[in-house]
Amino acid sequence: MAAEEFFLDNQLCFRLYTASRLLTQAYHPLLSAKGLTYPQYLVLLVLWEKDAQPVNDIAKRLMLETNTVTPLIKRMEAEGILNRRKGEKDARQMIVSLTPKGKRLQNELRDVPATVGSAVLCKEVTPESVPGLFVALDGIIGQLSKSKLANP
Amino acid sequence: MAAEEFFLDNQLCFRLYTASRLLTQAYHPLLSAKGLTYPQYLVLLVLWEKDAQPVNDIAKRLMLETNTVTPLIKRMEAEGILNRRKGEKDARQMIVSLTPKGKRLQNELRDVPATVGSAVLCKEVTPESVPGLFVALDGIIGQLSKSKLANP
DNA sequence: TATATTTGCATCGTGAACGATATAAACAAA
DNA sequence: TTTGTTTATATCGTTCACGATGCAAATATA
Repeated sequence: MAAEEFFLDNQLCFRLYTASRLLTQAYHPLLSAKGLTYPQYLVLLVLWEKDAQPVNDIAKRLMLETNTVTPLIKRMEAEGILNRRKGEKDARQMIVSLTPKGKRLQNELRDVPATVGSAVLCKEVTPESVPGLFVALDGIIGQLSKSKLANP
Repeated sequence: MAAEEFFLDNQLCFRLYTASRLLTQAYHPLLSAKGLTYPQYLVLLVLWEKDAQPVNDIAKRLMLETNTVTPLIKRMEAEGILNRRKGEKDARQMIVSLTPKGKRLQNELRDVPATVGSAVLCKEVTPESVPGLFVALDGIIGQLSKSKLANP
């Protein structure tokens, strides 16, 4: 029993899970000041890069299911951050576009990336070491999204 | 506009968030076969290390709030995986203990760590590179939990 | 000892995540 | 053209996460 594979401290997933939660919490005071959640902020990141996208493209970009993104976007629509309209070419699609308020938020939140970025810096995480961390995380993401495509 | 700080691909948090979700999904078929969720599995990891702990100790170990852990534990109690009893020394505490079923699960799930572990291995993530990844993630967790203690 | 504060747990409300399922539009095949 | 399949989105139910708040037991302070 008590095999070391089961030790919590040996678990990669628990570390990712905890780091993700804590870093999301670091965004919280900055985002809630503008009435946003972190997943809503992610949707804004996608739309700031390219406005007027169908729900499916946003979901794919964030690697989320549409049944997660749809209600999320509806809440943002209720807040006047974006609007949804039926696609003209394809009537099944819902095209999501930023409102002026949604566009203004990019400027109002301009300090968020640097603020959160500096909050994680420490002996073990430096501007020099972050690219290596990105490679590892991208490897995990690529590997797991691959096996997901294989068993859809 | 479109400042590169806002590019989704530059975001550490998004990578952690995605890697965490995908890796949790990799546990799903293995755990749901035994009627468990990933956070419930984490509670089992804690109790397998040391049985009969108060809710607060479990929550601290997982870096979760008690208002997350309490309902989670209650669901596990309803499944007959563990039981709760009032602390004798401190009547405020609820001591959580494994049932025989909860103890048996350790053996039934013995292949889970290796199965999930092998699922993430790839060019960028090797047995040799994982310790370095642990250091970085522990750095992030340590840094963020520190600043959390400062502003309670 | 009486009162105030802290601590441990629980309840409530909101917003994700996601599996399962539904619905309508687009497209393919018969 | 009719039928079948795929695609895009939405709905529903369950389980986290977590901020806010409540309550009772323990502890500190007056």
